[in-house]
Amino acid sequence: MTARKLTRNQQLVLDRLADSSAALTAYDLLDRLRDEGLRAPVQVYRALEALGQQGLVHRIESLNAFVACCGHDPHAAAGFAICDNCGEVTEFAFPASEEGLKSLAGAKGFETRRMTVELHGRCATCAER
Amino acid sequence: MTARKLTRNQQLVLDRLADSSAALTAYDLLDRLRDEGLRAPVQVYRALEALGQQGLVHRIESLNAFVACCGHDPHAAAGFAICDNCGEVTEFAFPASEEGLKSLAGAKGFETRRMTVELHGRCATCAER
DNA sequence: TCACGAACGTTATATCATTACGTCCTTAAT
DNA sequence: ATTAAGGACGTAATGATATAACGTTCGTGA
Ligand SMILES: [Zn+2]
Ligand SMILES: [Zn+2]
Ligand SMILES: [Zn+2]
Ligand SMILES: [Zn+2]
Repeated sequence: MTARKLTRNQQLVLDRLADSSAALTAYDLLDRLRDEGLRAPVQVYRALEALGQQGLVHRIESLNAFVACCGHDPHAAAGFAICDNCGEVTEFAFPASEEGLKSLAGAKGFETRRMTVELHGRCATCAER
Repeated sequence: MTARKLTRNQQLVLDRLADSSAALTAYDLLDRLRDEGLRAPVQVYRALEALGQQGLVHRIESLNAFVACCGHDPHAAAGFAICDNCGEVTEFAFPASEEGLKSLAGAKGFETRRMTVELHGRCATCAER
């Protein structure tokens, strides 16, 4: 189930995301794929949907944009550190905090199915000055 | 700085949010405020902007919607448990996990300025069946 | 009274995302 | 080989979320 063959459009979208250290919006992707023949937003959104299902891309909710997955445990949540200066997005795992958050919510009866964790700030390079 | 007097539009928006256990979009709010004379999205967005500055409302990134703040420590991050069945949103603090996340990112040189933490799942009521 | 800044209202526009519909292609049963 | 079914596709239209631009009104204090 994990290793489905990608369609042409899915591969094109994934490649562009993998090439970028910043998150790209669907329309950013569309612009970069005009030369490949893509014409309409829905083509990009369909590819993103399929790639998301397979865990190959993530949506960054606070940016309405997307990144390629760096390859994490599919059963664990993904966190993102987002530099508001240069745009760089870094994916990370946070097993201890993930458990902490689930427990905290669980104590009030909440059953967590997925979580969004996005840190905004300055990356190592941009923080130096 | 914390206790500014609210304008009429700001108070109207805040009241509607405070009345709702679910997050409301700007357009939800606009619909509910037509009778009060509001006509355009920008009026709602301006009020939301000002209320956000004052820490009285929060944006739920994964819903493109807004909730009233339940009154938390302004220096701490706010987390949200969102029931995908009934829409109820509950704000919570998570000091231990907050520190954990900051440290984790900080270890790689990332300087965290704000964070988005949103749990999706089932509230206590909806989880029972 | 006047100058200033904050908030306002109106309109238009930008940005992000989905629905609807018909076509083409692969695959597998006949 | 024929054909039915499903999946992916392309095109067009639309829906949903958010901001820009502009001039006016209002409150406040010099
Ligand atoms: Zn990942
Ligand atoms: Zn940076
Ligand atoms: Zn709060
Ligand atoms: Zn519920």
